[in-house]
Amino acid sequence: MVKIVSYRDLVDKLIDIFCEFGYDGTSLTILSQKTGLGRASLYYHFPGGKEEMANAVYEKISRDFTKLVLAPLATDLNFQTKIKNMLEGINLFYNNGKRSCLIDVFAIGSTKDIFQTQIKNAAMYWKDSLIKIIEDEGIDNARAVAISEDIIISIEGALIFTRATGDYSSFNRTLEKILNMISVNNLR
Amino acid sequence: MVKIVSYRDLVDKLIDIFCEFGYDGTSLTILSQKTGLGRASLYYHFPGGKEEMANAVYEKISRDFTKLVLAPLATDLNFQTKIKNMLEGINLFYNNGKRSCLIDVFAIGSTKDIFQTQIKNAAMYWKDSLIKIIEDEGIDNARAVAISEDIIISIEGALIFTRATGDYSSFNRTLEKILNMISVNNLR
DNA sequence: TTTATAATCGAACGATCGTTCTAAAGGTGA
DNA sequence: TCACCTTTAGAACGATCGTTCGATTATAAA
Repeated sequence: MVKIVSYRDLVDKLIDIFCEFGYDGTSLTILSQKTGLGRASLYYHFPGGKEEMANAVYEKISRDFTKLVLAPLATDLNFQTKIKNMLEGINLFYNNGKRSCLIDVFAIGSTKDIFQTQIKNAAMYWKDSLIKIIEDEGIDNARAVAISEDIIISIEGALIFTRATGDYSSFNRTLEKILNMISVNNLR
Repeated sequence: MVKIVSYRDLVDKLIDIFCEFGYDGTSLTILSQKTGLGRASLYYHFPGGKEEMANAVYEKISRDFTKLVLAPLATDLNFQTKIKNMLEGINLFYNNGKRSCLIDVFAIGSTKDIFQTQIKNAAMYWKDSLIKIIEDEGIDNARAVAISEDIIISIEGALIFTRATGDYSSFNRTLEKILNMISVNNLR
């Protein structure tokens, strides 16, 4: 187990724990055992308790997603490179498909109502970013919308399928499929 | 609210409840309120308690999935019809994308270890069924595998995307996209 | 109506939940 | 060494958890 020596390490550990047990399934006993910190020590770092831990986790995830997935789409590089960089960011963000629960943790149970809007906005922003750079390649809006949805849906679906089957190779295969699909010739 | 008058109605109601709150997020208090039955009455129908309720829910879902999604693939109808019937079954099973949590409920939290194997087997069986009928159309194995995974991944991804955005129309669009993709001309 | 079974219910159980309290150990600069 | 602040921890809180109990009501056959 990785020793926790900083606040950042602690939040990273919380991500793993919430992913494994879900928010409602994660008790303070589990949190204390898995982090190696006493219950009161956790409240020292997160006075707001379990909900503040979830917030810290969500914010960390949100920042990572922006940096790894969204930022590559907002560069001045050429189209194929932007998509390629985004897919590499996806691979990092989801740890080769092994971290397939990041949305589900917040989209189910007690945390659902809290993060619903933020998750929706993130999904819409991702989709709109894709639409924009595809339209910049001269593709009409309707087709750009369809392609953008298809990319996101393929990635999300690959995560679910990978988790269900335990076959992590299908995640990488899907990312490569997307990369192959995204050539200007194939777009039109 | 639909009045519960039979055991079948009760299990259907349990499905909705577990989908809304997740397994760990569903308390006996919630179950009692949402079903209109007292706590002890629930234990009359499910002596094994909450875990037996989850089992009953999983078995019902499993039977529905087999009947609506898998069975159409095992008929003697032509290829396109089989896929079309499967997609209509998917639409019924997931209630036009509105019931997008059926896997997540059992794949996360306390129930994860219990149903992990069954979910994996179901996913593999679905995939193998698709591979078989695609190969019967004269497609080589490697391509049949890729197409089968693509179909399942698109459906699962559309469910996640639909839940995240709240845009149910994208679910139907994805099903139609699959149907259009599945023509013998497009397969090769 | 009587009888037997099916189905209901609120109250209460021990266990665990998230949280708070009080206090001590560790580290740093004077 | 001292004082000060950070960080730790175990014990205990009230609330809620899943579960069980004892007893009442509904249903239907005799």
